[in-house]
Amino acid sequence: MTKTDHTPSIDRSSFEPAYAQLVNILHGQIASGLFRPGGRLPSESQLCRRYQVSPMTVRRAVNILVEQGLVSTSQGRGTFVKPMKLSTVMFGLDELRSVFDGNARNKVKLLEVSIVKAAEDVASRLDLHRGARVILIRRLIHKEAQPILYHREYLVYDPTRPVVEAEMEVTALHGLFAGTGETSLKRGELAIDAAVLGDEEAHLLMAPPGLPCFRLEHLFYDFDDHPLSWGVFFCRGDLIRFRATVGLSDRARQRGRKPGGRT
Amino acid sequence: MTKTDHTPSIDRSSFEPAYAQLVNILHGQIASGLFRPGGRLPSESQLCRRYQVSPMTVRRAVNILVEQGLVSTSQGRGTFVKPMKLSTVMFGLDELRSVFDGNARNKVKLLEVSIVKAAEDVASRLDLHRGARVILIRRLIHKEAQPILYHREYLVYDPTRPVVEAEMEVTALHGLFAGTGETSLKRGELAIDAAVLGDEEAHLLMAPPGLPCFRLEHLFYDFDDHPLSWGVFFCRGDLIRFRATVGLSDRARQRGRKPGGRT
DNA sequence: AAGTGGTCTAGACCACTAT
DNA sequence: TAGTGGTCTAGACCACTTT
Repeated sequence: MTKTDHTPSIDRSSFEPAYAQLVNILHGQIASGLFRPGGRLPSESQLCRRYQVSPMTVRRAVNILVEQGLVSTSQGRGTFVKPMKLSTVMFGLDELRSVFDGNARNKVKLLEVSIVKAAEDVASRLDLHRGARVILIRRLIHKEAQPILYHREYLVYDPTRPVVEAEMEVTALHGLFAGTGETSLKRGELAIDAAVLGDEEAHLLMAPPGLPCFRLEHLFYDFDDHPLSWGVFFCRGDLIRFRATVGLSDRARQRGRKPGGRT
Repeated sequence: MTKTDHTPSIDRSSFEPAYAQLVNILHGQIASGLFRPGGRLPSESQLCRRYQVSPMTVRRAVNILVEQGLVSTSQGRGTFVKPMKLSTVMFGLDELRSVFDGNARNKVKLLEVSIVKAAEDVASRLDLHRGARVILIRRLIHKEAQPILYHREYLVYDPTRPVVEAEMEVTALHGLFAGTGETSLKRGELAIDAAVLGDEEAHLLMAPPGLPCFRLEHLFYDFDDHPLSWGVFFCRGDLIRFRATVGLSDRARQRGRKPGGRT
């Protein structure tokens, strides 16, 4: 839908706030090539006059473009269109999150919940001494009735809380992705490695040993900055691929068309 | 000396803007556990009185926290601390960018620049007919004098531009990561797969065939939305690992770092 | 009705850059 | 000196939620 680029203007009776409309206008003008990478945008005072909005509103729109990485500002010089930059690409875990979307065919199967003595690697990660008791949880996650993820996790053992609650973690895993529940975690460190399935993982995932896979390691901390959980996800590489875009993505144009829009 | 967390206040003579100071104060209070996940922050009018700043300044600070994913706002209800959410994790390519940091021991070696006829896969990706002429570029990227990346790229052949310029792409590869130069690209689509090195890649990377690796595929478009470049990076999995953090990262706590916080 | 977030104004003052 | 971005004010009005 090509809207008239001749005289774009702010519609004060729209739901879309003025600053958002201005963001879309400028974004479109950059995407259309009106402002080229390295080129300069009109000054903020010019934009104020051009679109009949206050300086703060223009400022807010420009700030959003800066945060989106489309332009950069330089005090006393102006606002410039940034060239595409590969190193700004960000990959999310949307592909994994979709496994926990509540689809009935996406199941989390609990393989094991037990208390074990921490080996060297586990102890050092969880800041415990070797041989300390930890809770081992092993899960198999199915997507569309097919095993796709194998999760092995070690939790610090808290005698004040019954182990049964650890089973609740099955749902907590949902929450970790969805953002509900589990309020005792402050932060986490993650890493993704390239690997191949070992015999154990291959058997559980019903895949041939040696199959390329992603190895997603996680370490979660509580609000006292003590490690609480260390674990690894093994993801079948043939079923998961991480995607991202960089630069001016075409879609994502005016989103947020609310139903029942009053004029 | 630790800064008194009892009565944090805005320092108007500071170089740090008021809104940024307020962001840090609130961030610190959330990280310290004063406001727990699910809990409510003071209302904006309370914050105005508490810190003696105008509504717009408070609003800006809160907006930044929202963008950072630390809190969420609900009109008419208040501002609430968000629990940690795994699906918000974002992985960058910092690990790859460091290869192009200008270190003399990080070299890009050009293996091949030639004009070839596009095979089926190349043609479909670049929106050409099979057999069309394309420029094939093969590069080997070293980090610390060790081969770490193998890049195979296909460019649409533009008769109006001499092939020699394609060689300039060696430097353009730097620019792609650094953000300098190459202003003809509008956007790109990327994907990461888990894979293992084939014989060709293994030989070039001086690694055993079958070694786990990341396969980073890219497709770049120009401002007319025509594909310009399709290629693949093969990254030795034993030398590269992607990291990310989620939740309240221990970033610049300024002087507020508490020493010896044990038990 | 009271309180909350959300938008916006019409200026002000400052720091920086170019001429 | 003139123009640029950067911060900030002290309100206003609106939409929404709770009591």
